[in-house]
Amino acid sequence: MTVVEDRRSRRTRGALRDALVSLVLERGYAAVTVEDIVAAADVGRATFYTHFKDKEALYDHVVSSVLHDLKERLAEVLAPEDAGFTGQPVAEVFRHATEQPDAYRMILRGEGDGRGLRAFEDAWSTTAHETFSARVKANAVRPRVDLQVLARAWVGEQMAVLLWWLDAPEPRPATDQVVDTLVELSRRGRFWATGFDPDER
Amino acid sequence: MTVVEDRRSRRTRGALRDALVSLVLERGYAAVTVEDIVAAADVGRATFYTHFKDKEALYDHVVSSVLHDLKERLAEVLAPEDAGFTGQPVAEVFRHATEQPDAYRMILRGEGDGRGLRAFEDAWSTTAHETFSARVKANAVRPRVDLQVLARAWVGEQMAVLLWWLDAPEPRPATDQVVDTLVELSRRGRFWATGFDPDER
DNA sequence: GAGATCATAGACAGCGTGTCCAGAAACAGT
DNA sequence: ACTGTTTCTGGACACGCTGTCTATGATCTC
Repeated sequence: MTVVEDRRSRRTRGALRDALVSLVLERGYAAVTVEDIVAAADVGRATFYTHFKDKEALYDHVVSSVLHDLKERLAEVLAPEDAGFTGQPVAEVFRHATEQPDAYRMILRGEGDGRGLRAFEDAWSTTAHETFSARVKANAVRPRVDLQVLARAWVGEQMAVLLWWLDAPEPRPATDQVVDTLVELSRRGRFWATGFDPDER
Repeated sequence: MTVVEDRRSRRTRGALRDALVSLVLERGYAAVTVEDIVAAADVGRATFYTHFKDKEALYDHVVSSVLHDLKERLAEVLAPEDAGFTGQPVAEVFRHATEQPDAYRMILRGEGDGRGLRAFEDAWSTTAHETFSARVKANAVRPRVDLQVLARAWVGEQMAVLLWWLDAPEPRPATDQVVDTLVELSRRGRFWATGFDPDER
């Protein structure tokens, strides 16, 4: 366990991280070589290999950093109230994404053959499933929908909208507004609109 | 325009197609080389290059075949009734996916740096957006939710569940059942359950 | 300042790529 | 069954990128 990382290491790792993300967004993961990365990061090629085994390892490092960060954030928000449904966790994800939009974009686009995407999806839908189960238990209800499907659907929806939002031209719609929409969708269904009830027909 | 393709071409292209898909599912797109593909397809390496520029071209070919196929299918289903909401288009996608589950898996997992995934998502959400717009107009309602967000959310949800379903161990839950769940989710919202109304709290 | 740690250039073998060729094989139409 | 056309094939080629190693210089920490 390194207590505090050497400044040089911090600098190079950070530079490599940033270089990877921006190059991937520019050309696509497969088209980016280690030589490109070290050139963009202004780092010797040999140095790259003292930090990461290969391009894939660097990519995985980025993904797990993001995921680790996010989990810490969510832990704070999720702890207090457990059974009620607020949009808070979703809002937190959106907020986190605005802080490092490029890394999120890279992941959500499926760069790296979707490995980051899947890691994200799995982590998130596990959390979602647990939350749903807890809520069902706490409220003593019998869900009409398989919770697995529910969790997957919920997460898929979030991620799709999040990516759409991140890719939208600035100024983006306000975070709260998009999150409200998502929550509203979940509560009342997709066709909630004035004077339109899908059961009419 | 080739009227009828030479049998040899058909055979090799088919073999390459299948080889790519199964190898990608096995090892991941990046780890598959052209040499692997031709070995699995039992085809000379030189032959590969007379058909496709590179691995990427083969991948794109697979994706666009699937997408082309799907569009034809959907055209039949979408034409008759336009304003009502049946789960028919969704069901058709699921049916189509069962006919070539591996290709779908490859695409939906984000293999190929998510290019297939994005192509799929764009095509599908464009269709969804058009359908929603038409329905809103036909029913003269004022939607409470931005239709762009709606379309993205809807499609993201479908794709996530579809992948989950394809990756589920056999025997998979019946298509109709999963589709019904999705439709029900859309109609009434995510928390539709006996005795559980999210507005209670 | 001293000792530890990190960065770097350059050299190396290895692998996969994409292109070319010339001969063999399989094809479609008559 | 014959013929002209198209496709398949292995082998050879240069090239670019990879991952490893070493020796030297630079930069950190305390």
